Amino acid sequence: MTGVRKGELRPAATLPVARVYVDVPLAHLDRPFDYLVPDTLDEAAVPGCRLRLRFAGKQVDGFLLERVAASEFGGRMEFIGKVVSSEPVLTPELAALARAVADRYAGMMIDVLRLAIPPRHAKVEAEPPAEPPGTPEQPDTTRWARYPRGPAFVDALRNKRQAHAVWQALPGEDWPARLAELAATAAASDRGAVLVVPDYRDVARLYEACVARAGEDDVVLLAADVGPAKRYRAWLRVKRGAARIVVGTRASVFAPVQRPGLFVVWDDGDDLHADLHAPYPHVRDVLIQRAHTSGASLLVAGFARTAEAQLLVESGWAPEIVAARDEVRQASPRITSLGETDQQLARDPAARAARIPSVAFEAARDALKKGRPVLVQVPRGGYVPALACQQCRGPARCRRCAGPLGLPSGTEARPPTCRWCGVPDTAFRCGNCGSRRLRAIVVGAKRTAEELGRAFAEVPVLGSGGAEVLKTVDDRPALVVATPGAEPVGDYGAALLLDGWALLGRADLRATEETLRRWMTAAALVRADGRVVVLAESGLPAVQALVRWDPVWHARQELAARTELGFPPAVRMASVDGPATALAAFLDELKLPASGEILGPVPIGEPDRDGNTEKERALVRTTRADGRALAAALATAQHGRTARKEPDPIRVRLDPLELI
DNA sequence: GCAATGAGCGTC
DNA sequence: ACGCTCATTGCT
Repeated sequence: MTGVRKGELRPAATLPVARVYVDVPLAHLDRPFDYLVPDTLDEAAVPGCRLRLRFAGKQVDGFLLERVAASEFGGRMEFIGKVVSSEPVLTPELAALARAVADRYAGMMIDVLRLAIPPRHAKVEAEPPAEPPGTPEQPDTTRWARYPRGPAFVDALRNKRQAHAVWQALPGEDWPARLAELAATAAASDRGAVLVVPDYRDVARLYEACVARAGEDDVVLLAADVGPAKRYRAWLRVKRGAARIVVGTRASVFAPVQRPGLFVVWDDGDDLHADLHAPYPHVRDVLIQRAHTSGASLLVAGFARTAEAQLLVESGWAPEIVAARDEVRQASPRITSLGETDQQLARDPAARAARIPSVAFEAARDALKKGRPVLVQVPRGGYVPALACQQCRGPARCRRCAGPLGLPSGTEARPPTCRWCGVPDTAFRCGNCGSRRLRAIVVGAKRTAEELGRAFAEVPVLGSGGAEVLKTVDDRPALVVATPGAEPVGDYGAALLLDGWALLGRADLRATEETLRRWMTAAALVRADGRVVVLAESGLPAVQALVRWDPVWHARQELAARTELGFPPAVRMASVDGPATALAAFLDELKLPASGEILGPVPIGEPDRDGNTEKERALVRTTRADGRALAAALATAQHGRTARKEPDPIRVRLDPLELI
């Protein structure tokens, strides 16, 4: 006699059928299955709870979606094995959201749930639940008056009306304070708020600002790197309604706040907002979805503006919150550019030994003299070498599909080749200026930073980047050398942006947008009476946008360019990669909507031991209107593959950030 | 011609 | 890691 015999089990008296999502990694099984609830588990088997059950003979994990009276299933149903815990972790809102996100990205709901629901911690779950928080007072939101449409957004939040907006913060803006004011406003109306920022440093700053306005009891910090017990405790606190405000990194987009009133993504251009796990959802997209289904307000914010945010504005979905030009001029430091061609060769006598342009040298010297730190932004290593036009320095593009041209790796010299469609271009002609000459991008800024350090030998040099990131820097003379994203918060007298060439030359569709974003993030830390010097050609759009501090102008241009070239977000694009033969079969099977178009495939990755590059990648694009159909077609093709037990995995990513 | 055994497959 | 189907094997 072993275990429980089926004959001894009786279905529960009411709602005996459980609709269940099982945790199996097979695309064609991404749907609910019906099980019977034994009467012994009638009480425990609540909608949203975690389960163990037998599926195709195997013991697997699952989630109980809902209890229903009868099943459509014709065959014999299994009984649920056991209820792991009656904590209803899969809330109805989360179930609907996970399904929508999976469909949007041609992925599986169970994969989204893995991102959205942290692993269980039994001890934490057994702890007595925290008291529901008192209602905080309305915070002071008068600082939003610097932006013409700011007070209207605050007002909508206070009165529980839905509002969408795209906000560009002024240089020097205390953005954590502003966002905390919005979160506290939502909380004061007894609504939940989820604020998502790129990295842990930002989380810490924003958390502090929120606690200052809403109190410690009403705010939780959700991030993957806080440890499993702490993480699950914080998550449960939110789900149980014991805290209204969530501050976190990308996994917190799914935070199950009750009565959601506000969703915010800060610096939506940062690639940390794209999840690295299947189905690779992007924070901005998930929050748009949540705002749409929950009726909550959404704020897409940053110093710079992405083409995606610009599309939200231009499509009329979100009004913009931007300051008037006068206000921008007042808040902005003096920003000058210095390109290779217009670099002044006259050197300051004190810097003669070093090869630092005198404007940059003077800006640094003046700031240090006033007792302020100076920020020096240098590039990170490891950028993919790409090709640019010799004349106008714009990225070299394929004539056929407008993909980036690169030099194929290999021994013999081969012509520049498109990284997307694989077509070689033997007679390059720049689409922008008509030049026939190409240049390879080189990096030379690190040396400049070193020279700067020698030129100001009496001043301490602090480094921030890689493994050692400084949070803040004191208000005293210092050279702070930082890589993009690792700039310590400080009251800088000057910033020198030395990474222009490395950033602008990347073989990436988002290279210029990304460059401007990083420059603005650094320049925003400089005092309004300070100076910023960027070492890049003044003719480049990104440089002009920085000098004038006009992220909207740049985003408008960027979106127009992408529309013309057929890039996201103007179109919906998917990358599909896998072993060559499997990929070919997948593409063959794919039933694309009318606007569908396949680019490639092209080989990707390094050759293996035997020297063959088996892996290939294709890009598939459709109009935005056909986006859902594209995702559905990709999902259907995946279903076919897993149903046939085809061994080679095909990876599908929708709107991938890196289109190499 | 038919039972006994085993491999493969779907998956409630 | 179950229980079903279907093919193969071996014996009458």
